Amino acid sequence: MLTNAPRGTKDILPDTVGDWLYVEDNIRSLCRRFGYQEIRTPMFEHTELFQRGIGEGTDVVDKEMYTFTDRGDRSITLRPENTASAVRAYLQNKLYADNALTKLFYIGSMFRYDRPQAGRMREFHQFGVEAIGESNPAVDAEIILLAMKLLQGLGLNDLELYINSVGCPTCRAKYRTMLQDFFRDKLDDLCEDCRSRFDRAPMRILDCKRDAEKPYMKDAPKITDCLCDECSDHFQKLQKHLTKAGVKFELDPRLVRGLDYYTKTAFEVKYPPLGAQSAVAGGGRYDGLIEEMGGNPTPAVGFATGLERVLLALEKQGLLPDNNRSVDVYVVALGEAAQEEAFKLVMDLRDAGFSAAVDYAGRSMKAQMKQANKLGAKFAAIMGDDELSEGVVMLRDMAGSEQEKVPVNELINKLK
RNA sequence: GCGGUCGUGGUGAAGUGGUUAACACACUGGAUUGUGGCUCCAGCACGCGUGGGUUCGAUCCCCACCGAUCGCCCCA
Repeated sequence: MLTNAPRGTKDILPDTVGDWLYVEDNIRSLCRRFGYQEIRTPMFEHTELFQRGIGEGTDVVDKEMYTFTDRGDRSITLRPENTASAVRAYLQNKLYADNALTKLFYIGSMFRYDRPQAGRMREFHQFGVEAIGESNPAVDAEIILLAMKLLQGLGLNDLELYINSVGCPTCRAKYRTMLQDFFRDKLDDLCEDCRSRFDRAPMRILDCKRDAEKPYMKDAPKITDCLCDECSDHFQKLQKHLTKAGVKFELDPRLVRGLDYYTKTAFEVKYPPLGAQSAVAGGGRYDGLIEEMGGNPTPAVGFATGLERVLLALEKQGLLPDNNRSVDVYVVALGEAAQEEAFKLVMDLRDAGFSAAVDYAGRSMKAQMKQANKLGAKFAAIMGDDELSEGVVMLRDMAGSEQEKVPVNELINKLK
């Protein structure tokens, strides 16, 4: 127990950190080009923030939150996602005062109490983006393109982009009754879950796996047929923008969000080779959220991508760069006097900008040479009694195996 | 939260109800008392996820727990 990280958590070890940095560097440079600025919000917030911002009735809020009472008797929750916090920070710090459109991105740990499996951790990492303050569908398109470009830029090819519109509260209310009318006489044929969804969340019946094969399912009304003029226009324009940008997408009427403040655009990016956890990115518009949280009505769009899943996909495709760090100079010291000199030499080399290593264990020359080889040292600088008395170092080119004596005080110039 | 599979050294991985738990790689040392990458030799699990139980005896059988993994649910 003592030597095991909690279930669903993982150490990111030195040999993997390079992969993360690689992805994060890509994210930061892409966001800079798209004009999104990084924001870092607290890892935990008041529980109510997520209850309001994500919504009661969602799995995330109802059964996946890490919630506890702190010593001041406040209910605190480890963030399960970052949109609610970003919006909170936007309102609290009045970011709307600086610009009509606020474009933010974040990278960080999120926490959900769920059953772990490949691509699903209790502590996991998301990169996400929020564009707050603009209702133009071009922003929806910009965000989708940002997600796609990130993934494609990393080399991922077999991506599938699904989009849908969930309308606004007005068209959704209309759609809801249409759906209920459609299913009312089929209730007896539906599964138990669906019967209970009928009143609460009739839209969810459409995604039911058990009832998916029922012949009448494909005749069910589609939300996109019920959109009001404004929502419909928005959806058309989004598609136009995507097409113009040369992105392929599929319409997926089953892509829904349950809560009222999710509006219009919903999208998801899948990478099917990942299996069960193939959703790599997802997002959409939430024109109702800011008002729900006490701000002035403000339109906004965002998305998030799961970095573990992106990394899994990259690994699967062999798209991770090798980040083997090699050492410039390995100083081999023989004997105590040489060790002291070697220590000084290593420090001087490092000051001069080289990466340099020594052995501290007083091991045999052979062992030190082996180590130099293992570290991929370009040069070995050998210091024994002979070299010491001559004030030189035996500089050996590890690749070519030729070596020559070089005065210690000329070594750095020689290597440059 | 539900169902399936699995859990042996640093890693991969054989194995059996009963003496010394294969093998490979890695690692350490040596052959080469001042020279790596090849070769050869040697060393390296008081222990087979944890805790119970069955048994004369269990790593191998049973139960529970923990963990990993796959699928469902949900999502990133």
